[in-house]
Amino acid sequence: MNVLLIYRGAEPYRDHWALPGDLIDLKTDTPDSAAVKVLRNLTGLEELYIDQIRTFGRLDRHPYGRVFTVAYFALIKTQDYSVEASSWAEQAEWFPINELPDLPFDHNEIFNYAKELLKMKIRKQPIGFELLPKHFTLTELQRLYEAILEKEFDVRNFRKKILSMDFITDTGLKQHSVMHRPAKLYKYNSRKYAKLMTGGYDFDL
Amino acid sequence: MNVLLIYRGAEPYRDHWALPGDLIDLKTDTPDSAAVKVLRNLTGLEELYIDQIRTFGRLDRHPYGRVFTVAYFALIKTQDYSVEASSWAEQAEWFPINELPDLPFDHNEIFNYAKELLKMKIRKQPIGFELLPKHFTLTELQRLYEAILEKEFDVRNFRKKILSMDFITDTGLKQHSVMHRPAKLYKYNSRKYAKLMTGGYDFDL
DNA sequence: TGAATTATTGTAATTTTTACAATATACTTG
DNA sequence: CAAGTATATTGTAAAAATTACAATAATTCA
Repeated sequence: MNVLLIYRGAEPYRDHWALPGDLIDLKTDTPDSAAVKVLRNLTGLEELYIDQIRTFGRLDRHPYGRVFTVAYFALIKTQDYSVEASSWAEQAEWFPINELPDLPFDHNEIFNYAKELLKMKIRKQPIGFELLPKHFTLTELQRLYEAILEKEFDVRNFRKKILSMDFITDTGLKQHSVMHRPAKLYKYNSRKYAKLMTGGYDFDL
Repeated sequence: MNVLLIYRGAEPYRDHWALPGDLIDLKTDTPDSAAVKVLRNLTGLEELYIDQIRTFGRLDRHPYGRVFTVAYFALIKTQDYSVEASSWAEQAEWFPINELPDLPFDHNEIFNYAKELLKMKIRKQPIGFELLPKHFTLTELQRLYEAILEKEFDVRNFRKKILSMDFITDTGLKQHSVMHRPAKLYKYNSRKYAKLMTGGYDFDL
């Protein structure tokens, strides 16, 4: 699990790693569309899971004046991304979530809030699949949940629970070229999930 | 359960009932403090539960120009409030939650989002007590949860569950002057709740 | 062929949730 | 003061969900 940071090429906090962001173009952009643009500039990706966190607006959060930040988080499959620098960043880089540098502005606060929100959301909605390839093993899925929720699950109980929810399906495929018993590959079935939700279902782990 | 609306005295949407709000004074206010001020102007109340919902920023949401709204909700005990009009509202009034008029701008969307968020939060945190007097009966508590969650609970099971959570305590007092068996009065014990939370407890109903 | 490595599977005990109705207490009225 | 009215309070059995726990299976590699 990695976090995308940019190396700031301009003041304030020049030469510091920070959360990516940009100003909203008031003529053409909503907070949502501005957030999507930031991600597209950095990763080239367009179709991704993105969600508003909340707005941060302390008086002194930016040394040059009054700046409000409408924060977002996005989930990006590890396999997909290729990072590019943009105009306001000398470089962008993925950092392992446990090795983040200290961040400028109130970005530490924003990041911690985002982490809590993600924990909460992943218990309520099957957004975890956004982080996995189309076909994945149950072990990969379990590692993902363990990483986000910072908690370990029993192998048998995790599988029982996930499979009983009945919105991932066996593709009939297997891993190969692994030097151990190959795992079955599953895929997420959003149609089945939609059907469950209309019945007032509560995703939970 | 009521919702506080203001009757707009100025354009746009003059003479319409709308969610209360005001511009943020960039020199002195954060979104949080501005929200508290709006509530204080309308109700005189200061100490209340208030929480950011999210920011709404569609391009065309305000007919006169580009306006972002950082939305909040607050919970106010029915017994406490006395409504006063403010400078930008001819009057303010409490509306039963099921009898709201159609709201201008994107206020219907904001309100619906707030309702969903409240449902979610009340399952995770004991914020329901913000809406009850200091001493309350278990029936009052149950009615509150039923109203917010739009769902009925079995009397015995509700009591079992709430009492097993162990952060409301019997005051030893009873109702009186009611023409039926008087109910015991309970109070919320935030110290016990805090102790539970540090153990990673998950409030749920 | 065997060693290494991860994948897969079942069951019993415990806990939680659910469904369901009779009795208790205070006040009011006749 | 007895009967009536209205809501408060309480227990239990069945069902469902969660938890704890370890042996066997399938592939690659040497």
